Amino acid sequence: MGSSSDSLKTWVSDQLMSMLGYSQPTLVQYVIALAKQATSTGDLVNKLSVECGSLSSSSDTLHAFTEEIFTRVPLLLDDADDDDEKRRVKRRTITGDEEGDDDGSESEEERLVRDQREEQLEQNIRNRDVIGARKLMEPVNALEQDDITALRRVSRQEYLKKREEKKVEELRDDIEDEEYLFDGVKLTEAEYGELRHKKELYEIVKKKKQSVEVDDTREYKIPEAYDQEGSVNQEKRFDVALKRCRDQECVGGKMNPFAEQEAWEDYQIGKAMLKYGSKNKRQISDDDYQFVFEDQIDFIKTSVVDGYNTDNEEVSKLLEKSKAKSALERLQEERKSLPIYSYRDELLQAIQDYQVVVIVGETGSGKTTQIPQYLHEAGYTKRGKIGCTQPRRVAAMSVAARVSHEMGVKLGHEVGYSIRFEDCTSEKTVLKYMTDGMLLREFLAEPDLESYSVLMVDEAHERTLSTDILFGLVKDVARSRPDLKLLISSATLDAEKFSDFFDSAPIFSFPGRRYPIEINYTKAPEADYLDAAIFTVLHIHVKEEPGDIFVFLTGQEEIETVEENLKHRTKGLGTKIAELIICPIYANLPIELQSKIFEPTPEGARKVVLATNIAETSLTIDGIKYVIDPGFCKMKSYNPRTGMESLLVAPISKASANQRKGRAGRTGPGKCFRLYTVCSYNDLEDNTTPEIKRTNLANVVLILKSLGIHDLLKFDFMDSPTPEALMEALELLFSLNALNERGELTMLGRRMAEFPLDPMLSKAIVASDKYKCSDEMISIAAMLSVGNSIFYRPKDKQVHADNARMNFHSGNVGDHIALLNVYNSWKETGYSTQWCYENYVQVRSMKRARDIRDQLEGLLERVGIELTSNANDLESIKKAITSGFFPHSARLQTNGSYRTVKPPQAAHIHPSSGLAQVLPRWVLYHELVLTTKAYMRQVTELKREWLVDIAPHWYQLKDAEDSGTKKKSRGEMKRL
DNA sequence: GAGCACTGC
Repeated sequence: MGSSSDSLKTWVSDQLMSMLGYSQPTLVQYVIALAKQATSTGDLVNKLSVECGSLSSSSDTLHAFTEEIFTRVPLLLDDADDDDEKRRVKRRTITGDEEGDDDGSESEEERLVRDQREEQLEQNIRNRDVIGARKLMEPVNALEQDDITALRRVSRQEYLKKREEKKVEELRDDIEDEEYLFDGVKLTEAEYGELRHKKELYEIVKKKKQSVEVDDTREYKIPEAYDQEGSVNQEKRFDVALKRCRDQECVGGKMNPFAEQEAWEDYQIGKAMLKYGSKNKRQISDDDYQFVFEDQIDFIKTSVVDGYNTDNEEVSKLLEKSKAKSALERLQEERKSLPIYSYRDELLQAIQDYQVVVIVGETGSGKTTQIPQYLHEAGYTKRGKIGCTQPRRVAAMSVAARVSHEMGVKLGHEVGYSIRFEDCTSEKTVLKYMTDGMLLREFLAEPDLESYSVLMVDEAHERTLSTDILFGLVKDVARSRPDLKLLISSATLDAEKFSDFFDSAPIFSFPGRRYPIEINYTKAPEADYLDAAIFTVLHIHVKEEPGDIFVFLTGQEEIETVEENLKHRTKGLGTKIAELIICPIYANLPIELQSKIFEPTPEGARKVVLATNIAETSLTIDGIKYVIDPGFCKMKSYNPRTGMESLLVAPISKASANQRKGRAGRTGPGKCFRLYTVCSYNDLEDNTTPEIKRTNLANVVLILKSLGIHDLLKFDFMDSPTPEALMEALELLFSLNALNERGELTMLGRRMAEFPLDPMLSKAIVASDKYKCSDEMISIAAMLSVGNSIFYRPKDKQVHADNARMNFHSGNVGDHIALLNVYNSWKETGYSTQWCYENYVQVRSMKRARDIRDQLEGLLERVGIELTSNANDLESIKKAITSGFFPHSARLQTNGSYRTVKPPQAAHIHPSSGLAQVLPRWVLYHELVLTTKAYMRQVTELKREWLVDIAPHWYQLKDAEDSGTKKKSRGEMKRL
């Protein structure tokens, strides 16, 4: 059976070879996979030509190919099923041997793992379906991929050499009757044998031709094949080369080994035209060469989004007038120039008439800064504060600063802001900007928001977890407090949804200030979006007018590769092209380096910003004219069934595609290059799934419960989380004793809710009171909640970094204690930055940990926990951790992997853990993440008795039995 | 022996 699958693969490979000139196992697999999915031959043809843009072989050939493959595929399907079955049987016998027997639970565990894998696979396939053959096409042929975007001098030579080698290979295959054909010329075996190098090849061929010829139709001809997309006619190219070769001989009397290349260059130089902007026009001398690309990415210009500038003349007049005035007056004039100003009275009227108003206005319209001021001027602050929530700390701070400036008051007096670790308000404050999470916390103290007269939820379209919860709460409050005005402000897309949610609230929309943006899609899907992005950057750099470029990538790794690649390709070019300044930016990048992107671009140079999603919302950069959007981002998803998180590269939504596009039109007309097709765009989801649907809800549930909301299933969510996720969270809280069996909040739960932490961490802190180690516990909690960015591991010093990290693990104390060691060592050095560098620890993360620790210390008092230190009793500390994390325990299996206790599933210790080599029998883990395997991160050894002692309701003795005894009893059962 | 988008309390 296996042979039929192999033969199909070989056959497909051959076919691809003849159609494309190359083939690769992954590509073969991919094509077969497509054939499996296809419903008919026509469908398959479509799929193939859509998915593999490069398969633009003549349609007849393609059709014949698909017909054939379609009849052959069923063979493979049988085969595959069979294999699967075999594997399953095999696996079953293996586990049976090892584990004794317990088929029920074993196969369930397997099913869970398999489900997960399948889900991920499906996800991967879906990703591909939207954008094309990204992953599988990637390794198709390193050379080809490289060609697509390589600048001529960098890889043209290599490319041609390879092409030629291929041609020679083909020649070799064509041997017939001891005759060797090349370009219609017969060669002897000896001559053929000498075809080691192009030079020789040309030499021989040329001589032969000269003696035989004369076929003068072979004039020097520009190979028009270059102009057609996708296909390059090798024959024509060789013709050109030969002709060129001959010319060289005649003119110079000397053989030029790169004659073919020269011909090609000449042709391209004649064809291409390097355009510079008018500002830095340069004289192009003869020996200058142009940048040309083997395969152009065809972009289709589909639409131009019009910009709208409200009352341009009026605005400029106002600005003109304001020049001569004082700073404060000028600010007032500027305020009047904002688009929102002309709608001021209507807006105030609408707010007067309705309790809830949905406001739609694009960024830059001034809604965040102006509306609260208008309301203040209209006297709303006499009854109470005006609150305005922002999803981000920086936004809250900077907007507050701006408004206080405009109003001519000191920040923190009439205008203030409130964010975690920093409350910049006073009794005088009437305009309060804050993060949405902060308002959520305020709800705990003031459930009816009595001190507020107006509440504005800004950037509602972002749908952060906190805003989503706020919606439900605020809607409820508004019903009981008719005097409370509610403003929901959002970008265009969701407006109606918001309006529906708030009982058909009126939508008040006004234009922002925006310039037209031209949107370009690719004609065919790009196999590798990274290469396509690099190509597009270079293309823009060479061909388009001055203006900075912005590239959206998914993560640090991608940014680094693209940066390297761009540097490499522009390096050897010196002054031949304008300078390209590459600015990477992602959240983990040290702040000093981040600020680089805000430096103005020097005259004559061009800046290219490589950014993650951080730029989609969090920061704006001026002067961006071109946006390159590959259409992907990393997204976290959560599986409540297994409690596993995973971070996957996923296609973005239409909403974020448009958000990204908008980055181009801030300061002038711009262009957006989407590295996917119009069809792909139409297939995208309208909106990104709100966070509430893809996250662990334990914390949310705890907050809602402590606000007195009991029936969570009936809570008015704008998008309800799955009941499964809610139940999972409730169960967890119940097992932590934060809820009683009726689902009511316990005293313990109320104390836990005070901490801005995951419930399990909060529980560990509350429990540390009993073990007299609260001092240590809050340090650990702070370190854990800064995340995984504590250790710094540069690529070139991985060994050193790993050694430094292992120093904290001496005695195999486990990762939690290691984190404590890190914190304490840092504290002992007086919070030294130098110490951090020496130990490969990130200063920024440590400072954050210190802030969090300080906050937690303050909260200890509030919930009545004494700050006690018990540094030498590691067991107590571990027991305190266990009190919070007992649901996250795992037992070592005989095969060296672990198995979590509830729900049972396979897991491994993450290699970055200090215990990765130690493999204790029982472990506790902080989180379970699915990447290539299910990994437990931050692991500490555990004694199984603790589980039974600390959480008797959760673990019965039989759960916590050692694998040895378990095996025995299982064996006995089997015998019975 | 592995890779971590972005927020927020």
